[in-house]
Amino acid sequence: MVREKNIRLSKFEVGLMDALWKMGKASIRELQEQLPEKKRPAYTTVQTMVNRLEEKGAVRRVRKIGNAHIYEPMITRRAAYRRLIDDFLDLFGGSARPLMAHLLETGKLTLEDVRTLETTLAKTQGRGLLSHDGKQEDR
Amino acid sequence: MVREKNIRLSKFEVGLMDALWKMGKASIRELQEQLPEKKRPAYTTVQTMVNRLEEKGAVRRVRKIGNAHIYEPMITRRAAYRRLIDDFLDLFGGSARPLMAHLLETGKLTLEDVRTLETTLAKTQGRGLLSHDGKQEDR
DNA sequence: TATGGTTTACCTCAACTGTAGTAATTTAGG
DNA sequence: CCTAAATTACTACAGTTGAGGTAAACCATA
Repeated sequence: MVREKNIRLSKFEVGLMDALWKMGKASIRELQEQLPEKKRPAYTTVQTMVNRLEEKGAVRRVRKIGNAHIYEPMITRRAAYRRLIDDFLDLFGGSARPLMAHLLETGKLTLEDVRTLETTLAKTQGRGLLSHDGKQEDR
Repeated sequence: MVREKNIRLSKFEVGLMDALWKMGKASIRELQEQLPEKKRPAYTTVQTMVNRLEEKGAVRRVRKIGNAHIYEPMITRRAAYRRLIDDFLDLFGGSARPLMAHLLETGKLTLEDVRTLETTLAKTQGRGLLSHDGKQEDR
């Protein structure tokens, strides 16, 4: 079995991966230019980060255009986010309930939101436990 | 105005603070013994961490018993968790919705949970926008 | 083919986190 | 008052993360 990679990404790394997931594949230059102009790091910083992502197995070089390497994601957004969420939930004892409570308490989530969610969920619930990438969810 | 402290806690620091919030006040020894036997760090490790929490202003020494300092929290659990959550939500563009979606997709949260939440929420919603610690929520 | 602009490869650096050792200090008891 | 046990104060160290500099390599084109 092709054991699913379980890689921990830092905040900045998530930003990079988000860009790459959107683009499918990209060079360092393209990635850098994709980052929000606001706090866009130097070219070499992006390079360093991408190298580290490569070491971690989160991305890989697929080919070369001119003298530039082209990278593509090796992990799905879903897998990465799952890891992120799991780590975060650990802070709340592993359960999502306390987190929800906090989101509601602090107004990050409204009754509105929950109602919508509930409706949407009710529709797909039943025999919809296959995830987007076709893998059986473990729940 | 007594500007609310906004301190970023690491995972381990959250563990320590959780213990301290539960106990109200405690010595290093008590704190250390409160941590899950499983991966309980050395006494001096706890000491170092508590010192750093003190530097950050998350705890303070209130008095001494014998030759041991007694510490108490300087920030509320709510404030700390809010910061934690805000930082985390940044990964999802600052909104809780995508996070919720992921929680549902991965089965971390069930329709059951959402229904319960919705009911509970419906009751308190209306004119209940004051948080537990008496501060007006910002929403 | 020579050269100028890209890109890569490699290196450094500082802050933060987790971990813990060691030496000095303090205190409680005999 | 002296000592053994606890606690503090200080230091060290490695791994991660974010940041970016520099020099060598490479490529396209004049």
